[in-house]
Amino acid sequence: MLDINFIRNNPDKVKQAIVLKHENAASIDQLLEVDAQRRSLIHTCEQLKNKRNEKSREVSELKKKGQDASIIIEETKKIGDEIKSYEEKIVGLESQINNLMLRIPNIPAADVPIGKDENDNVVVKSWGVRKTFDFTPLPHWELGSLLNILDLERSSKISGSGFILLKGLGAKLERALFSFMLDLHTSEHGYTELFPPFLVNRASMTGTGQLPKLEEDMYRTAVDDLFLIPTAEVPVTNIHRDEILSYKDLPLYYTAYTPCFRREAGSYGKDTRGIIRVHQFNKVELVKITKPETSYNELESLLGNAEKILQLLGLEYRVSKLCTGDMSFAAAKCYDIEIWAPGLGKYLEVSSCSNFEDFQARRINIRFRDENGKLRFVHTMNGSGLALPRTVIAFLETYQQKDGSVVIPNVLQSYMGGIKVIACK
RNA sequence: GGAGAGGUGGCUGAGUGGCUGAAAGCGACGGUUUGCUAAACCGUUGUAGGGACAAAAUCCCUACCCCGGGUUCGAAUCCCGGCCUCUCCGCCA
Repeated sequence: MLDINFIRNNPDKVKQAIVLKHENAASIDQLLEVDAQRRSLIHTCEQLKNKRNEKSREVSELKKKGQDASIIIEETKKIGDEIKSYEEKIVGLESQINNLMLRIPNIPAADVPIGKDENDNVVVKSWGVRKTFDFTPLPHWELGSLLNILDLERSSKISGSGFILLKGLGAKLERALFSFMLDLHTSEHGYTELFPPFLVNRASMTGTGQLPKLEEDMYRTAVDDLFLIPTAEVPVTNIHRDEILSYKDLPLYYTAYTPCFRREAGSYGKDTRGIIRVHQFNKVELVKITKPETSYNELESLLGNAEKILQLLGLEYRVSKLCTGDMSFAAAKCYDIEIWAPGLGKYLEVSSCSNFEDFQARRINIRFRDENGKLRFVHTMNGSGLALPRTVIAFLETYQQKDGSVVIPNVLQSYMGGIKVIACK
């Protein structure tokens, strides 16, 4: 959510930003109009309330003296009715304003490239050397069945397409990878490990921005109106909802492993083979809550923390700065990390590291008291560190050998119980 | 699931219809005193919205005692609904 005051004072800037993000700028004029109406009604209504309070005080005085107050009481009754009708109107306007505000996207940071879609993203870094094979590398789904570690036929029997059944060393590899990630982030990068709920309420989903826009993409439990989390970002960022932190508490670094649930509505037919796009996947998430002054430095180091995983695993990747048109609704600036999958012959996104500035903090109401005792909104940011299935894809495809077996690099061997190779059965 | 108790400011805790935005204490901040620390004493100590002002400082108003309704001239206080916490019982990994 943006600051309504900022919108009032800079309507053109906001409209421009909205256009860059492919949203509808007409809502701004509507918003400003409703906002003006609201303010004028509030003004009148509060004057009436003031009058009522005065009259009530008079009643109290008269009654203390034992005098009759019935005339004033009659008058005040009428004022009360008037107030009620104003209040109803105001409530209506406020819900309109709120609805509009929740649908206005964040404004891109100044150094974000202007562009239409993913083709206008700017690659800012490439890491690793493209591995060459003296055979044709297989895609992960073929390796998966060859090694008997991935069974997509049975998982679709159990749940449907878009679900994964890992078996044996495949399951162990999954566990090894997220354990490795968590250990690195906690012991080397200073994050506090969390294990949050996987079902969250509507307020939490609204706070981080999944609602109201993306409800179709979420799994929801009808009876209790709870949502399966699409990312750990939701429970973790909401930890401090409606709280006032001290500047001494900041920055906060949190990391959490959780499964993530996404309906992927509207992406049918895309990436259907293998485990590139699935409804349930594991992810280690990085979340930071910082002071505004440091947030862009913190974003860079968060990105570095995610990259470190790939560097240690020896997987080739590149980093792009997303252009205005490709950035998510809530982001002010965003980097994508894409990992090279030799079997697929393409890059796969494994992490989006975004700074939301105070956009989420405003929705979610996380403030801090700064060195001067002033209340200000914090900045929030997050990124995957990393998403598992695609890491597994690149891992299997990169470390495959001619016979289909997969070599486990040194860093991961202890997590795999000393196993050095996932061999064919 | 059944039966009770309760949710008040940063915290503890008083307040059952009328200057109560809210006693008292603690904490925090500022000051006096002091060689330093401590102690003592004095003072300050919420947030949001709206308005006045060119703007800031400032001032005025309104709202907020878990949330939402209701009763009333007037609600922290009474009534109804919801959420949450605690205790006991039952069930259960």
